[in-house]
Amino acid sequence: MAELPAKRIRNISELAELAGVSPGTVSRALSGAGLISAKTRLRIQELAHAHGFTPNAMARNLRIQRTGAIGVVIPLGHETGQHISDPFFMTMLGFLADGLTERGYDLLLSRVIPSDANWLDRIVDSGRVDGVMVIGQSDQSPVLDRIAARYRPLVVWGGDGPELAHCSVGSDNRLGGRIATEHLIAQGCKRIAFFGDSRALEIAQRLEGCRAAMADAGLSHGLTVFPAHLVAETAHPDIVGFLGSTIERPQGIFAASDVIAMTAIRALSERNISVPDEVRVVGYDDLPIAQQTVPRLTTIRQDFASGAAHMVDLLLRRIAGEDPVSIVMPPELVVRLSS
Amino acid sequence: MAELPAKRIRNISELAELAGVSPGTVSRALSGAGLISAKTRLRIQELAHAHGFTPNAMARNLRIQRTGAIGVVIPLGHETGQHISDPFFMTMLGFLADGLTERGYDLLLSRVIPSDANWLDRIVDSGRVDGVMVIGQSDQSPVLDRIAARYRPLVVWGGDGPELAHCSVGSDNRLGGRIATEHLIAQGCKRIAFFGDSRALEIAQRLEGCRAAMADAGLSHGLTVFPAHLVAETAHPDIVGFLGSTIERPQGIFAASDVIAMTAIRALSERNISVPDEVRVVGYDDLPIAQQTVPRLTTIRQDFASGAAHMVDLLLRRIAGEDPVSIVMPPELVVRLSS
DNA sequence: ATCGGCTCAGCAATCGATTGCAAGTGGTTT
DNA sequence: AAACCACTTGCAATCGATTGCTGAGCCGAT
Repeated sequence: MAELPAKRIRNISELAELAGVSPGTVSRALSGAGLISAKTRLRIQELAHAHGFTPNAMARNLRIQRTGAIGVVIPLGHETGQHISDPFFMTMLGFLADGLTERGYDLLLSRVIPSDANWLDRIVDSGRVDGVMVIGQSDQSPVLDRIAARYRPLVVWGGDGPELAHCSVGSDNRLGGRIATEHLIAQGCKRIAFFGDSRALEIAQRLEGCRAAMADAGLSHGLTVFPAHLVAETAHPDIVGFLGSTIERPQGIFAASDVIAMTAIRALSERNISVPDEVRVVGYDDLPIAQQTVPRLTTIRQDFASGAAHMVDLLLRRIAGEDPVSIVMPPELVVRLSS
Repeated sequence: MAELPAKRIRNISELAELAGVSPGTVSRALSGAGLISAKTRLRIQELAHAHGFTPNAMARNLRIQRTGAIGVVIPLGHETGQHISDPFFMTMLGFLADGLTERGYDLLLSRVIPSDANWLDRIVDSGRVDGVMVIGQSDQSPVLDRIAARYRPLVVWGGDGPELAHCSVGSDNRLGGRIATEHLIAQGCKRIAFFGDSRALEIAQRLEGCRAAMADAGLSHGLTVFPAHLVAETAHPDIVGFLGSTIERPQGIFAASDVIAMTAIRALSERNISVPDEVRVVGYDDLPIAQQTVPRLTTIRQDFASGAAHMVDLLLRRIAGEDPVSIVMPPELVVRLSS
């Protein structure tokens, strides 16, 4: 191996000096395209390889004004205790990472607790990313709309609606909420509790669907709304408290997420309340954990795999200058054993 | 609001012109420190805020030679079908993201299928990150060692050993393998199958521990090693095939990961083989899913939360110039209902 | 032998922010 | 009033790669 002596090459100019050419030539040789003879290119590429030289990405990015990275942002507006390790985010993130990696993009992950109205401006204007995906609107819809008005490569996972200006991918939350509720009603539930904090847009929409279904069945007064936290650890005491405080126990619980549903099932079992015999539970998401609860969870399925694929697709098209519209995916009731 | 007309400020010079000062002054005003009068600083900061201006991060990074991002790399050397959405990676990633975000670093995620020996060089030398974490050694220990010799801010999750030159965090896999096996033996198992592909270092170490325990019990010939895939979808047919092919069914299965264990349990239940009555199963990792299988999974717990915290800590110390040593965490047997 | 045409390499400006050094300001001291 | 000091600000080089333009060199054609 004659590679031992190779003194470390720090930049393109050093390589150029070594090769006896100008930096510009080295750049052309390494970047593939451009006017350069095949012989020179090969010689320089081999030299670069022998010295293990890779052009500095920051300098390159600065010059060509693109980064090859997509920002994935998780805003925790109404729910400051929520961790990234939450199963919902993890599932989503996994699919996004797969999709972006396949398309040659890196993924820059940020968790932000919106402290002022400019949290997203900072990310978008930082020049670190070529596009941004936001996972969940939280209570930040106005901010998202404002940014979308001036920054094209932005795609949001969450609820959609005519009042929203940003491009989004998500399931039809109202319909999902309706289906879940109708299912509970069909199982004979007349008193139903909705567990979820409606400050988040998607959850508000699920609640709307739920309300509509109850109204249609003439059961409007049978609905109790309880703003449980999204994250399991904080939701648990909430729910325990709720179950202890209600005089009339609900016959059905529609949880705004699988994590909440799972927590509810745990809380119920701790109080020796049988699911589904005494209380029926329906969740939302169909995360992998939904198949692992005891009893296995009835839930509204969101297809995260194709949802993530859509997000990647829409974002790349927006980067390319197209103007695709939001995508609303059909939710699907998956009946298992908890209802 | 007088903010409407605000023409978009693209860089520090434009802001400088607007404020009637030099770019250098603006830089000093916005970067906090430096020699500048409080009055000027405030004026410029307000101006920047009014125009929603954030200094370009790429240019800044190029100049100060740091990026504020940590690369998290998942090498899929021996297991090309494995997705990032795998629960193990997701769990690890979640904790790392939390830890790094808290310390003010972004997280740049890459999934690589090592096609040549330089895959890690490219990441390390790209100038995009201030440090690198590698999740799992896969079969790439030599590469990791080579990089570690010249690149300090590198920390690896995985197995440790005197022969390894890179800094790592992980559990004592040999001990874990031994404990798991001894547990199965104590439960009366004489024929034990090890499910896992020992090309990955950690799994090889778990197998070593398993072998040692079997030898100590005089059961060496009772051990069957079956190189099941790590990822559930591909492991499942493998395991089904294995169960169909063996004449003497093992009394105990030690799976090299919870995902494999879960898959094994599923395959067993499909063949109506009762767990733990007919076959006892022990996993490794103690992922969240381990508590959700039916029956709940006995497993060797790795403390991912503190493991991730250690990785963040070690990496930042290495960036700061210290030279901390590898950390081996004690594994712990968690007995649930599958054994 | 001269010229047109073509390929390939070099020069130098550029991306946007940072920072050492020099210069300027105002105020205080002798 | 001169000298000195502290404090701000401006100037210009710098980080490393890219790229439009210029021109050198070489080929064949006339």
